[in-house]
Amino acid sequence: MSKRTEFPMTYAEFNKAVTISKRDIYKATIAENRETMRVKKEKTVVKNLEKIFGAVLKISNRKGFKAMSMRDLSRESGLSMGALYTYFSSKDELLEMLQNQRRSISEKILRERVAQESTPQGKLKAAVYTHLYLSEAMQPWYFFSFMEAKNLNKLEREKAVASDLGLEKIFEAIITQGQEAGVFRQRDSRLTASIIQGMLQDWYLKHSKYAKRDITVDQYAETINEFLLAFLTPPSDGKA
Amino acid sequence: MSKRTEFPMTYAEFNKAVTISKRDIYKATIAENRETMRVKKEKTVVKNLEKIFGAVLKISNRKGFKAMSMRDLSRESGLSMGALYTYFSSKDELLEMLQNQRRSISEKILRERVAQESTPQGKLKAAVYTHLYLSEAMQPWYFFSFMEAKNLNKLEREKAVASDLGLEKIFEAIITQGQEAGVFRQRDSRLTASIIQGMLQDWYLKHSKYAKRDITVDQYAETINEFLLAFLTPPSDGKA
DNA sequence: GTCTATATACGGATAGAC
DNA sequence: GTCTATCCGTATATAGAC
Repeated sequence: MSKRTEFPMTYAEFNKAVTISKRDIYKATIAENRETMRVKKEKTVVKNLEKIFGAVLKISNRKGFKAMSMRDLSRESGLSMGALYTYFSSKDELLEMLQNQRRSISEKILRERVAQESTPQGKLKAAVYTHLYLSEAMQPWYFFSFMEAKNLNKLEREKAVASDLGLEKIFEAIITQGQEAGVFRQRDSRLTASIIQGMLQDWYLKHSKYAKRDITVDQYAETINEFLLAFLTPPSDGKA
Repeated sequence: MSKRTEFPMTYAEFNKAVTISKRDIYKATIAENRETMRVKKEKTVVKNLEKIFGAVLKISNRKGFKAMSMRDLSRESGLSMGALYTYFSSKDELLEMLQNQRRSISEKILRERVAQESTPQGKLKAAVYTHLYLSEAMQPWYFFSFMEAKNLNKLEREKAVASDLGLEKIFEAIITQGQEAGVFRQRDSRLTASIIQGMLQDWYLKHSKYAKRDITVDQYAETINEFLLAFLTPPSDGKA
């Protein structure tokens, strides 16, 4: 339909890099919670954390974290109730660990990629693509984070909100820069940033719908990018 | 910023009409569930249903339907446990009633308003404004429907999905018509419709954020409308 | 029609065997 | 390091008084 504008990296390439750093995140999670998870062979811990987190996401994203019983989790993960409780001290703590995991990995990567671009259009595109790639690679985490945010305690919920606002600020700054440089039209940059976030969110909230229709993350990213350029680029007949 | 294009009706006017028909919905709910709610004075039933639904939405939208105990609901609604169970036969049935309520009221109104317009741009604008007005007037219902859809049984969940697809089809048809009439550019109409839905969803999912920033539903609707026209209207220098 | 009191089951968490 | 068996609180739902 419209000509394909290639992003510096395809999703397939990107995904390899992220899969590797997921392991690092497990290790970081272990380091942060050394009191609860009394020292064990790191290999065992990483293996079991993968089983646990995978099972939690699978069950919770179907019927909700609250509705997931520890017996459900025990069955799905293949670990006994007792074994589970050596990796976390309460169901609530388990919830926190999952939320932190997604945040720490995502924020770092996004900032790095945006910084590599120099033009506002380049930064905007990098932010759109990278965020969508991240939410594709970690779709269950993103979905979980959104749906279960209300179950967090006050402090953790505030961290989640702050993280969301941080993403919005990134888009807002890019738009403002583009306006100052004269390449973007005068639009409310904060409201625009907020709407962009909503558009990106739809990708991981309605993931199965898009999968059923064989829409790839690259197609989606390209369409969003065109959407934004149409809105932000000045009309071609020159009236500002 | 951009000049305000007035929709046939302001939100304030619209809201009056919807508030009236909410009562009709309660009555319809009663009619549909006459077996469970053994015959009582209709006035009493309407009054108590309002209390019950209001309380459910308040508690559930804060901490989730599953986490809301019947004791919570009893306290918040001012009705005893026993009294509650004369209005529904199980917690699950209560969930269904809330979902049906939102759907029946919304779909009818949206279709009517869209049909009143003749041009594709007019229809598009009417659909955007009306959907946003509806989700503003019934924000707690919309939020609840989205967040608790996973807790429904298979049949009810299918009804919810079908309703979502119905909305998407409305937008898709408008876009296709506009393309055939030559007023809209060639874009993937289904994907575009899907993205529009995501943009509209953000309004009720992040309602408190927008409220805090004093963004009104009219401002939001206007911005979305401009967004869509920028994407769908052919470039002004005439290259199709 | 609505309340209080309770039956019955299921939840998270842990103690102690291996 | 992991499992089984169990404690104990809280959940939904209802029976029976008023």
